[in-house]
Amino acid sequence: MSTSDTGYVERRQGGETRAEIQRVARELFTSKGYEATSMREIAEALGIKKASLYYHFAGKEEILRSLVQQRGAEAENLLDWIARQPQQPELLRLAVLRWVESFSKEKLKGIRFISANPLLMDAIEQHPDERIGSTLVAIVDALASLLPERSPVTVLRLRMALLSINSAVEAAHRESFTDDEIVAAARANAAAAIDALLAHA
Amino acid sequence: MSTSDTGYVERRQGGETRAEIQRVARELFTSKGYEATSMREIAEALGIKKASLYYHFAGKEEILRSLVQQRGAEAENLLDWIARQPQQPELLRLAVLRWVESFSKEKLKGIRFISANPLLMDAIEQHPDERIGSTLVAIVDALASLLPERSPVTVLRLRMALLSINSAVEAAHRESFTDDEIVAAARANAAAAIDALLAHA
DNA sequence: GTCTATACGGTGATAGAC
DNA sequence: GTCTATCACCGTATAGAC
Repeated sequence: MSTSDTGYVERRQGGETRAEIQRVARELFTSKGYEATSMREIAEALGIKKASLYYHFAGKEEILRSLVQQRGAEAENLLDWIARQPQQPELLRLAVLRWVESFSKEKLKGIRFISANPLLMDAIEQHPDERIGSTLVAIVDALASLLPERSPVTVLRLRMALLSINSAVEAAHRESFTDDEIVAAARANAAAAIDALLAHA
Repeated sequence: MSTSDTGYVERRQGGETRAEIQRVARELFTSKGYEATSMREIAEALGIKKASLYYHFAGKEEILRSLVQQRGAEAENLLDWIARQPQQPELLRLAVLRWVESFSKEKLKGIRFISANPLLMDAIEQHPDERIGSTLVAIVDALASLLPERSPVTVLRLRMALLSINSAVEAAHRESFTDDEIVAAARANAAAAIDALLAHA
């Protein structure tokens, strides 16, 4: 609040304005969808004019890109972690549950945003080194070799287990479930799916 | 091809044009999203001009409504079927699998359309007697009373089991899985989820 | 950093000829 | 039933004053 001679506060506010835009945009993109949300609506929710947004972001799509780029690092982390573990079938369960459990309250907002705009991810053409869906594919590949019986159906079931947290968010949509309940349900169903996959016929 | 004096062929073509519009619109709404699809694009895909669409449908939203109304009857059927069965825990498994299995090749297109446009369903405000999501809620309510242990988490897990077919479609997105594989994976994971719910602690 | 004003294209939709 | 022509509107984005 003080230190008006350093300019520090002003610069910090600028950074926070950017973050505020991202927060409001993510909320609107989640509730109304990316295409149905206009720059004017974002600006109004912030109490500014829409032209002011273009000082902080080059355009609507750049706001979107900044949101998706915030994610992706944790998928890389899981991939690295998997490579360092003993490669046995039990790793399937450990990796899937580690992934599901990693979604705390704050990260669920990212899941909701993605769930509300499923087509954006493959339409956005990220830079080759910043892909997010492809590392999830790599995780599935790494884990699929541990399956007792590897077939298209079992690989798809493994994918479903990894995406349990997304399924839980979507199943809870428009109903009154807490974030803790959503994570608990995702964990339980993911565990059940992995159990069935490991108990091979 | 003949019978040019009855007018029957012409009338039948008219009906087929309406169905063609619905087919093309559903494809575009599925691949690009409803908001991102313009009336001009739908018309071009059909080889006609945009204004001609308004002869068959009052507007873009009416095309959408006609698509969602095509579904919903089968949910009602399941609800009726459930009411006529002996009310025991095993009915959980039978009902969920019956629901998942009911999605043949053709009906999966409807799931893909819904999965690609998740926000449309609660934005469309259907007539009170034509709701689709609410009957699914009624199904969950009817089945939840059969749960060995009823809690928010188990109810949510039951919801997830019912929506396994949706999860399978989304998990298969952008990957090369056949429709049969998708249904098989959905059935397997739904069964695993129900098994875990019935094996109460 | 935010504002007003504006350019420009695409959108859903309608009117009326054929 | 399909067309051409046209409408009003809203979208993103930019220019330039303050």
